[in-house]
Amino acid sequence: MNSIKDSVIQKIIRSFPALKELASVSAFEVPKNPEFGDTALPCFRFSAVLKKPPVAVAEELKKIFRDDTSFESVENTGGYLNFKYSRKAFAESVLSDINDGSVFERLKEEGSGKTMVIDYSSLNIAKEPHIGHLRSTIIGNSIYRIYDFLGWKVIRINHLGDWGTQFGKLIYAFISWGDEKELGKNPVRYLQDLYVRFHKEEENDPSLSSAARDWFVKLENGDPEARKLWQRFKDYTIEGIKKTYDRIDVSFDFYRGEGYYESGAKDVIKMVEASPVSKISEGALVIDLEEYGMPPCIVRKSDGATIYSTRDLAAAIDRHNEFGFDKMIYVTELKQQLHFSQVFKSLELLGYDWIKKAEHIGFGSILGISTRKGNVIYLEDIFDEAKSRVLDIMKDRDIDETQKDIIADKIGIGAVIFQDLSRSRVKNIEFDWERVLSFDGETGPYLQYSYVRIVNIIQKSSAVINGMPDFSLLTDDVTYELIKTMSYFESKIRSAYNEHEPSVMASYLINLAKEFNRFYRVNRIIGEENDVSESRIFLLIALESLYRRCLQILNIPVIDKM
RNA sequence: GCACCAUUAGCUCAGUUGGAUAGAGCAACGGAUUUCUAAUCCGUAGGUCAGAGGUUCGAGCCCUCUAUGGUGUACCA
Repeated sequence: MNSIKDSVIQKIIRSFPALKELASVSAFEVPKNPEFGDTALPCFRFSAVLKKPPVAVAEELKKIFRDDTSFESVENTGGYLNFKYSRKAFAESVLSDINDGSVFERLKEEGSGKTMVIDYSSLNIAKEPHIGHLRSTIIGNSIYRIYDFLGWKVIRINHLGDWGTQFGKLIYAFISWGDEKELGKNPVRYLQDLYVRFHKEEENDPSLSSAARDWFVKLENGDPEARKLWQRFKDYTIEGIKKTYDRIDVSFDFYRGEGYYESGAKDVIKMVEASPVSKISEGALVIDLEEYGMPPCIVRKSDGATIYSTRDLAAAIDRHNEFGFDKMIYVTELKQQLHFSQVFKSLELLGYDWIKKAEHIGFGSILGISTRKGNVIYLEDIFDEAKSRVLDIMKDRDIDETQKDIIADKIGIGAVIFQDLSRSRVKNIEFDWERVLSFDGETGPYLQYSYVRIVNIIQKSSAVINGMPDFSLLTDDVTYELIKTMSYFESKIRSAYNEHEPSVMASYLINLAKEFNRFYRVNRIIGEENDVSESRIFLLIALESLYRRCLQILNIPVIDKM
């Protein structure tokens, strides 16, 4: 899709070799006002090199394209060189590029041979997933899909929170107040209630804190009772969260809890002890980071136990040994930024240069919920509520009940996921039922609905495509705008990749859907003359394949009926 | 105290490496449908881009300061 711009750049450099450094495909802009043209080359930066005012530069460059058939017109407007494509040539170039798969193949080559390790979702044992966990899961999974799309080999790791003082708390709570029968009913929710109760009781009785710490030390030292309970809690939880992951079509290559790195953590302690960058401070083994403006990275607590930083150090080393990655990504809340800076800097000081390939991708928090205080909104409950509202809308639809139920679930999920992914990663979100459950305007269901329209037309049409259609029939304004939007796909996925920002794809897909809906309103497909019908179907086939991939990248369920 | 993040229409948000007249959705009001699925489309209205300086041909975007909100700040994760 860049071939037209490429040839423009080639021609400019041929005539003005001095612009070799400045002129590139990325120098093009999308004009603010479509009347200016389809793509624009601002000449302001060129003026210094050529020692002429921008307007004069643009005038010179304009001459190069006097006889170029790729363009309908090339104009100089106040220093901008505005190009209007020949619509027919443009439609042909963009649509065949998609329909013969070459755009996807091209993108697939970019990450070929490279490996990326991504750590996301990372749920906690004995905590039922709530709306806050959705962000890491969905953002992480979307980043995985973007890398995968660009041909990377991706290792997905779910770094379960299955270790730490919180398990001391849980073990203490279960031994003190636990009931086997209740545990059997809904294990995860029951364990979570115990956890909430612990924090309430702890407020009145501070001695509980040290009791919990003791249990964690026991757990680390291999105490059989502690280990047995821990393993049970863990098994119950994984079983439970896998159901949720299946529901939203998320999966992992490895479930590796912090407990997995337990022996590695002990090796890390030995290694750090022997290293000149470590010291004992207030009874704890730490790596001093004062020089870098950070608090020390604690490797061994004063009570002898490991801490999350120990386990993260061990995990990073382990992952590098096992996978030899070209890139490693952690998707967690923004508030863990300092923690990861400490871990990364510590590994650097310990001589692991590869840690420079690691990056923390932070995201904003969901405000107004807290597990400790107990005012949680569970993910499953949100999906269920969304589904029931969808079913209400669908009640008069002529669709088989079983199928309707499945579709409603997917629409509800699409709504919840999209409202989360559509915002910039770093922004905090105030949880709001009304917004999550709205299905009008820029929402997941809108995207799915538009997709259903596309698929239905293709299915119902009897047009048969033999070779290439007549592209001159795809040159009206609305069609042209749609094709132009389709042509942005390549640069959008690159920018989503560079910024690790799924919301770029979310807003792109909204635009694509809007342009399609406009097209749909004005241009009929079925019942038109054969050659018109065929050319429009050719367009829709390209659109469908592009659109479906965008939905998949965003983790929004693909459906063909609603 | 220090550090990081945010601040754009009544509400929720886009705004790509600085570029032409700052854009959507929701809510409000008006209009389009005997449909290739109206969960749609078209229109009206809504702005001191938190504030003040600075950098330059040009700043919502970069720099400095201030204000407001959020988060973090050694043995929680």
